[in-house]
Amino acid sequence: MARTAGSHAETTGPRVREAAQRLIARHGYAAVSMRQIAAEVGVQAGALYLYTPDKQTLLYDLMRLHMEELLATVEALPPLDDPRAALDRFARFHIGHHLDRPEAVFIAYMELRNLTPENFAAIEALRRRYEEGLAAILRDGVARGAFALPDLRLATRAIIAMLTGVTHWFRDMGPMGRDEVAACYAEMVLKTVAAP
Amino acid sequence: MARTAGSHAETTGPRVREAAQRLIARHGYAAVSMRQIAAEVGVQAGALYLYTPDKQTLLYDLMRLHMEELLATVEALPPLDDPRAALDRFARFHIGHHLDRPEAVFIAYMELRNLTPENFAAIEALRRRYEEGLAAILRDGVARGAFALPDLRLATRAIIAMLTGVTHWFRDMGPMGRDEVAACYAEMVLKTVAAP
DNA sequence: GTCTATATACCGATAGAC
DNA sequence: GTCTATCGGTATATAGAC
Repeated sequence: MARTAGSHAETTGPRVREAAQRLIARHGYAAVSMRQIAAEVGVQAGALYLYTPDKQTLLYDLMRLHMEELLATVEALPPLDDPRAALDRFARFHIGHHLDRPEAVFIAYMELRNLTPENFAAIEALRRRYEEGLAAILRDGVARGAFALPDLRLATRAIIAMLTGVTHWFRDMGPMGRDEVAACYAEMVLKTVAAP
Repeated sequence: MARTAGSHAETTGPRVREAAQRLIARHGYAAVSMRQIAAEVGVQAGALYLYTPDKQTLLYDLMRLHMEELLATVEALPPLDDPRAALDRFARFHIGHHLDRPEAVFIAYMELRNLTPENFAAIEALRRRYEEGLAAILRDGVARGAFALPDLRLATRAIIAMLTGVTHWFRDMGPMGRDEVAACYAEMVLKTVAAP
């Protein structure tokens, strides 16, 4: 991966984040060294500090960018009036979006404990904003008689845990395609909260 | 934490595993040093190697003991004929057992990637055996018309992900007690797979 | 913008005294 | 059974040459 010296500011910054994302997803934040990331990019370790003040900020930026993209995408969806249609779309969106970004999802899930308290709080706030989007769908469905839940907050977390679980085992070479998997999960989620 | 020299073989072994479990659950395997574990126990770093051949085996033993205890407990439950009763009991058991062992559960989920390939395969086999216990309940329920599922394997994983998710947010000081939470989840799980 | 070199500190694991 | 001391290696981050 060695390369000769030169100026590549425009491309090196993103490549640092891409390399960090790939390595951290595979080996974990604490186990990945700045030297490994630099080798993956093709620069020396010291050069990384032109693009991030330190290793912690590199991790924080990966997680923040992931959550901001997730929120921007879901909040840009046109509203749906029918609660069942909204929940069905949410389930399929969540699975599809997460299966398209396995590395970022894995990091967002596994590396929370390696954030400083301030950075953790910022990521947690974004995560709660996403959760609230699902809670709003469920709340509306209950109010309109389409859904029945023992507890709104529990149901919200249960559904997100169920849907995110797909990323732990799904492989593109497996027996089911991602649309088929998403359809199965959407069906189960709807049953979970359906009114009798 | 310093202490004077002496012989404490009977107590030091378990205390090493307890300290390792506490520290690894909080900071992650890669971020915890043998020196930190030794300090927590109250011995010097070199003394740890009387109780484990290396750091990797220490992690593997924690995960193996956790899975073996989980399997022994669930497989010792008396059989239930009604599929709905069996699933209800499984959901409550899973949540109760996991909430009682938050550190072991956290490690079992987060540190799989830090196992050597051989150790990973052994833990994965135990995990699949546990999953199969739930799959058997669902399969029986489908055969007897109590349950209806889009896919047996997906439903098994979806339910385990949903139930295990409780450990990520449950706090004993929160608004709901653990039995109340378990009851809500059991109700949702039953709805998820109920026949129409 | 990137390099080489380095400061300072910690790591896992082992050897040998007691 | 535990300690002290240490080996060989790696870590993050910085300084200064080009």
